[in-house]
Amino acid sequence: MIVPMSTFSKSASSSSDEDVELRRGPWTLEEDTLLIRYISCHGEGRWNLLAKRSGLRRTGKSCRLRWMNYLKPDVKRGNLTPQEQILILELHSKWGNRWAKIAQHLPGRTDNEIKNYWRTRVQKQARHLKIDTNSTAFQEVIRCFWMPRLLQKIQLQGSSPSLAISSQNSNTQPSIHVNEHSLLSAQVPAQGPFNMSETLYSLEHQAMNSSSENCTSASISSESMNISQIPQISEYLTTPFHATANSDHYSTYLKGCYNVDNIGYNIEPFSLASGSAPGDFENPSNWIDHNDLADGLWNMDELWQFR
DNA sequence: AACTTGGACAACCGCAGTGGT
DNA sequence: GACCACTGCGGTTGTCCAAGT
Repeated sequence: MIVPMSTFSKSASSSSDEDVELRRGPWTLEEDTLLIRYISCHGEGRWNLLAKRSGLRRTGKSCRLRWMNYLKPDVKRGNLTPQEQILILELHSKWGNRWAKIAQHLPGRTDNEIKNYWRTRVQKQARHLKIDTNSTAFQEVIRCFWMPRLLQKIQLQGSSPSLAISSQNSNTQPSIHVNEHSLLSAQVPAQGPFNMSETLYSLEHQAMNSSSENCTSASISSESMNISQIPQISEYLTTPFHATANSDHYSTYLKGCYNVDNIGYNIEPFSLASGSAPGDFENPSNWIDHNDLADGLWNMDELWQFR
């Protein structure tokens, strides 16, 4: 076994009797065992006390973090599923960097894991596209391309049980549950942030405000996107935009293609939850560099672990 | 083979909120 | 109300490892 490099530091509250060297850095198997054993006897909580009594030369905070993010039995390991990714994207659009709150809706996933996912996958993609993750443009990239792609991925999972995003009870917090029959039954409450119809509406809205240069035909021809298989989106993106399209048109399509329950969606004029500058949308020059978008999306399967 | 680079994940740090005294 | 200890959260840094050169 490789012994991880750890450093030591003086206890923060270094009274004379507690003047012990505190360990830092990666946890060893022995430390994990000690922590698990202590918690199995005494339960969680009172982390500073735990740190003192367990024999671990760690801070209470460190013990808590190790337990919460790694040792706790219900912590799920492995890659995030497309369903979970969708939920993260959706909830982030609603709540921003409220990782702990988002994690509450992904059983077994920790705020740290979700935060890391966002930083390594999402922000990387944004950097690649040279746009800010908080910008309207990036939110639309997510809404217009990645969400549908993830939905498609779920669809391709075939016989595996599908995800339903639904309101668990009367409050407005969505949660995941397995639905054997519907591929994606989106019964999000009215203010639910992921709104396919809104997404398409906003695309239309953006197009109307945009120059004749449409939403990157290059990206549509991308094999990884495979959007040409989605007739109306494809049509939307490869032909001049027209102002007469209506939301019903797309929700009908969505019903057929993704089995989305339109009733659950709140069809209303596009508005972004996050505080992005409206000017971004109204000024085509602020919109994404289409070549960058195409380049960026070309490798999105890899970047987003679609494979 | 040696070295560099970048991705993924674990862990730490600072701060804010909360409850007890 | 002031102080203190504790807890939880979000941002940041550190570590490991695989891929590339």
